[in-house]
Amino acid sequence: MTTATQPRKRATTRETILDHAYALARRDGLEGLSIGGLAADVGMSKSGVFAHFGSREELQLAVLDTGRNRFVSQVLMPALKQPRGLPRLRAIVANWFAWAREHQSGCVLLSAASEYDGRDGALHDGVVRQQSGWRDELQKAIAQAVELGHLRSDTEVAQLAFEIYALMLGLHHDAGLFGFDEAGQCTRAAFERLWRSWQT
Amino acid sequence: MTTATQPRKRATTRETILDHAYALARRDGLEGLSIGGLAADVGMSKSGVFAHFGSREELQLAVLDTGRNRFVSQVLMPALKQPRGLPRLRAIVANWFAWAREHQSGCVLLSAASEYDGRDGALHDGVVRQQSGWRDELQKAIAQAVELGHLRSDTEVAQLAFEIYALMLGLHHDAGLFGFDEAGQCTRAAFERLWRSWQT
DNA sequence: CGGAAAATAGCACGATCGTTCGTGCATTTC
DNA sequence: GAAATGCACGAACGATCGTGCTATTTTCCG
Repeated sequence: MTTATQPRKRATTRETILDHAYALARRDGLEGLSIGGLAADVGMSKSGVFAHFGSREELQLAVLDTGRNRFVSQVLMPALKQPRGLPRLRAIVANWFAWAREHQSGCVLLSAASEYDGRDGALHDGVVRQQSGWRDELQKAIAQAVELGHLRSDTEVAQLAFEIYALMLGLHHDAGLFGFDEAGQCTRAAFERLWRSWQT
Repeated sequence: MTTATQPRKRATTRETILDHAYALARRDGLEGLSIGGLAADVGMSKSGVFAHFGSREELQLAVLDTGRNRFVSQVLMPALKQPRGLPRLRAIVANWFAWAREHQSGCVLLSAASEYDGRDGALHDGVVRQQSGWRDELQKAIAQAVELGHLRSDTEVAQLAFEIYALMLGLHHDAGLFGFDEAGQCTRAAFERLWRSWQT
């Protein structure tokens, strides 16, 4: 009340909405997200929520972007504090593990990838852009490890990025269906084997 | 023709419906499947389609089973004609490759796994049963290859099954987003490396 | 060919979907 | 203090959702 609720109100409310929307989308996917359900979850009216985005698609895009930001700030950014090369690469994988543990009940980015890979539209484009952007970051970290001599000089960057990504897909998949502990063990063992075969 | 030709119409119509439902579910997932849309696609009335299943959930379960049957008959069964051990295991992977090529626009079994891994209900149970059943088959083929000396005797069966599955997840993922050719190359290279490190 | 049985269509229901519109209440600006 | 702006609400829209009921049509068997 005393504190000035300037145009700040809009931004904070929008973030509150996106918080709830992200949580709902983790369970039901971006396609399962409904404005009515979201409004009830937030404690607002349908039209109040709707006004913040203008359309359902814009809401979905905003939730996708929320997921991207959270992933980047939890997985990529902390790893950038590690020295280039293998340490940073292993930090990325370790942070990604933590992400998977917290998202075993559903990851918006992954479900979005499987929801929109077969259609076209703004959401498809957003997913592809997000996924290829992350793959680029992964390849960049791998390339640095190769240049610094941490990985074999004949390492195929895109190939290793694919295999890392595949293992994390396996982790997400098995963790969601069979439990995280068993899946984590398998994934960890696979990574050890992977590092060993590419390390110098 | 023999004796059980009483309600022949029912079975054939049901299969026609499931054909269309399977195609629709490949694009929109089992959650995106609607009875009205399915009826329009088949060319029947909503109630006519509905009567064949009794509920939407039963329809979704039937579609899931359709997917399972097609996967088994296209991937597993042809491979059983190959001799036990590594030949059969490689045949499974090869058939799985073909499956992924034909399903790059969306695989019902995989999308169902990500749609229902975070909730509970009959569909969740069905997905888990289907996935663990397939994993068992995979492990059986691996175990035979170990027993026959085609794979190293210290091979951890569950571990190798996980890695194979993870690579196929990577293939599906990348094929859907970035195209099958590039994804197929990466996956093939990863498999060669995988065989080499476990082979005797 | 006729009659029983099965399969499909037609219609209606309550609920929910995304979206639009007008309005009231704060807060800011003049 | 008056005017303007920002934000959320409530009501209502046409559409579609899944699911019942009741006819009507089609299929099958004697």
